[in-house]
Amino acid sequence: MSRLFKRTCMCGEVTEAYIGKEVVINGWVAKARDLGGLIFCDVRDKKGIVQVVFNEDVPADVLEKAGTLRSEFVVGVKGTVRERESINPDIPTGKVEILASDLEIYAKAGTPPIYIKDDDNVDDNLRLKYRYLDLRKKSMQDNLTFRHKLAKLARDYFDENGFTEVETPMLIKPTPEGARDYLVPSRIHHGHFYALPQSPQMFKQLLMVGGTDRYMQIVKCFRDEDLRADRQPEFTQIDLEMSFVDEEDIQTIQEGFIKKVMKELKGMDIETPFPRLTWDEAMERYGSDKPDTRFGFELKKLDALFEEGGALAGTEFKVFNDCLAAGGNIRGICIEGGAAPYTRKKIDKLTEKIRSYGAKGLVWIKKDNGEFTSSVNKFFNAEQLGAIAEVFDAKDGDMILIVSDKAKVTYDALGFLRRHIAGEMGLLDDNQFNYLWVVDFPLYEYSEEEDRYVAMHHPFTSPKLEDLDILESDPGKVKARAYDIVLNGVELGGGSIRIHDRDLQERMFKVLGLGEEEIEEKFGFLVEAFKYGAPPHGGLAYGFDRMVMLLTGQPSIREVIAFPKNQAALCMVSGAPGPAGTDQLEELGLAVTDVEEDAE
RNA sequence: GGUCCGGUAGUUCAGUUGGUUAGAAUGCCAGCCUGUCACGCUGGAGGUCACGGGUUCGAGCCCCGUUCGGAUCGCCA
Repeated sequence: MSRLFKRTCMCGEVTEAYIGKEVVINGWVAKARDLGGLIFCDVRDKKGIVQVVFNEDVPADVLEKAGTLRSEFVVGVKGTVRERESINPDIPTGKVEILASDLEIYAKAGTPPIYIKDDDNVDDNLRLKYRYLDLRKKSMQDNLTFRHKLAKLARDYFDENGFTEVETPMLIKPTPEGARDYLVPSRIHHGHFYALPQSPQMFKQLLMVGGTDRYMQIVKCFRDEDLRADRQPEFTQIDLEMSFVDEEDIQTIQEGFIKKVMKELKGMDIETPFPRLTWDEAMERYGSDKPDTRFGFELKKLDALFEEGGALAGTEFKVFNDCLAAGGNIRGICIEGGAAPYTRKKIDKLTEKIRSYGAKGLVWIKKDNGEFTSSVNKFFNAEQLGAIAEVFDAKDGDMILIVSDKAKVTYDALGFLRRHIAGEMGLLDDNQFNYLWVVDFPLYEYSEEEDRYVAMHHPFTSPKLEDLDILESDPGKVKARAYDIVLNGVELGGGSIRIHDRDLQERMFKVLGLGEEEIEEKFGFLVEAFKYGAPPHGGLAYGFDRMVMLLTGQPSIREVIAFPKNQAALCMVSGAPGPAGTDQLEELGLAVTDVEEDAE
């Protein structure tokens, strides 16, 4: 058994202030350099790296032991801090070193299967499998620390504003609509299941009925859907709900929170209130309900130009004419300075990419020296192309991209293109933080699959009061008292003012095509609670992991979660999910068919 | 469920038109080395080219299938 050297300071924090003092550090060997009788050893802990030196001033047995040091050995070092003979400007501790007087090797280490360096480039699954090694990197520790600080700041801020953190149950009733539930079988009630919460939605509303007034919770949520770079099956929300408030109250509280986050964690002063964009405007200008406003390339609608009476009505280009006749739209974006970088080949690639959004083609027009080249030269003369260019106020060197299709396809395809091209052209500045609210979402969304209207947000979202009289007659036009907070093209959070009126809630259910039995079965306890006096209330939930990801500038949510799942929803460290034993299954009253051989 | 990209040394990658014994860097091991910090020098070990089949005189390379991974669409109230 090794001796334990009691630590006096962290490796990354040994600065000039310690010169002449005796210190003890504990950590991992990042790198040992044996120059022959003179040994340098970089020791790492979560705060960083410090250099330890072993030379002829060090006791012989210590020097000998130092010669056996290899990467990732766990050590304790006792020694005196002194100025270096040659400084290393690349690390914060670069002006000092520790002259060792004693060394203890707590544990030896095999050759690590991955590089433990911040600027590495290792296969993601290897990193996940050996996450405990990956986490030794300072960048990962910094991410976890930032995450912790954000959580603490959230608790402090909402505490100061009268919120109470309340835990809601993890084992709840399977929810009917929305994402797939993770199910948990009940041992005591065979054939019945708990679900892990997709969000504490109904419980936080019950807390409002229960007089909690202002609730917050940093809470794990679960959704059994396919994964993405910014989507994990278990993720964390900052969940909030408030009584006796309207949209403005909620948004103001959130703006105060974000302002504080930016100030304290990023050292940035940001303007509040944030811009409010209606959903209609966001779609019309950016082709997205989570617009990135760090750059231009705004969408323009060209329908008027090609419609009856427009300057380009009745041209030879059938694609546009047919599209309009079928009730579609013609929309485009102007890429400033896009003419040169976007060659035919590159445009073909863009065309290929937007096919996944249903777009059948992409019309391009480039302007150079006042002349136009385009993919539709055959159909339009220079004057006609000029008329299109005028809509975009296109200048020399610009490129216009046009998609004609159903509205949704033009929005999706162009919304993708503007962001994709901005990325390729290097216009996305990680240090610019454009927050905004998207408001007035549609209340309903027509599901062709189910042949009925479904709630875009959830069925407790209140309609805008001015739309109440068309709730049944024209549900597609009804707007919701719902809002999303968006940062740089990512939905940071979303919420709404809820329905607290029983009659309105019943009308809502009816439009959704829910029968009384179904309502009782699915939401009975919430509906009943509302019988006994529900306050006006509303709330919001942030995607906590996403927030950390964006604020730390990480490309994936996995970088800010200690032990994330891979794309196949496997835990690469533990191998979860695994099969259950037959005894376990029997006890639960379950029989499994169709067993996957080995999920790993 | 669909589409696209990928799997070569512990790791990151290269591998030409299909041609003899599959390379580099880094890491690892050994020796030398007293101011390095990506230490340096010398030497060494290290490969089922994801798996299965096919075409061919000959396959890391071409074809088919499988599998694994990533991105993405659907999905994510």
